[in-house]
Amino acid sequence: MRNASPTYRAIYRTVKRIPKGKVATYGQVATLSGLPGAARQVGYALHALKKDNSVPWHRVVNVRGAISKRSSGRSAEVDQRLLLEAEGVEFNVAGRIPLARFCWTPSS
DNA sequence: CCACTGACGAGTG
DNA sequence: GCACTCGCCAGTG
Repeated sequence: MRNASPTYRAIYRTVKRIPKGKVATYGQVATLSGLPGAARQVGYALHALKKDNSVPWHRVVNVRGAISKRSSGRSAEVDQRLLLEAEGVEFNVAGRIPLARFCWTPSS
């Protein structure tokens, strides 16, 4: 972030609000950031973070509850899963997260 | 300015 | 469940 456009900063703010032990989908983050339908930009924004630790990017998964594959480096995918499991998020046999239980639902 | 790309989602068949 | 299409919009050449 740092010098990112307002759109990106809005996305990062939303991601930072995701509580530990929960996950949110790209579409959710987009909507909560005031960008309904711009789920793709969320993914692109997170990709731009690269190795930024100030944002819990690992709590963002796609609507299927699975970890999206990136273009560069497969290690990030493994990292994400380990980080989530360390927070108490479970993965089923299909390697996906039961969103019914772990999807973050903003109370506000 | 134009074309293409990309951690995606929802709708349709 | 799978394949396809369209919408989103910042970044790059």
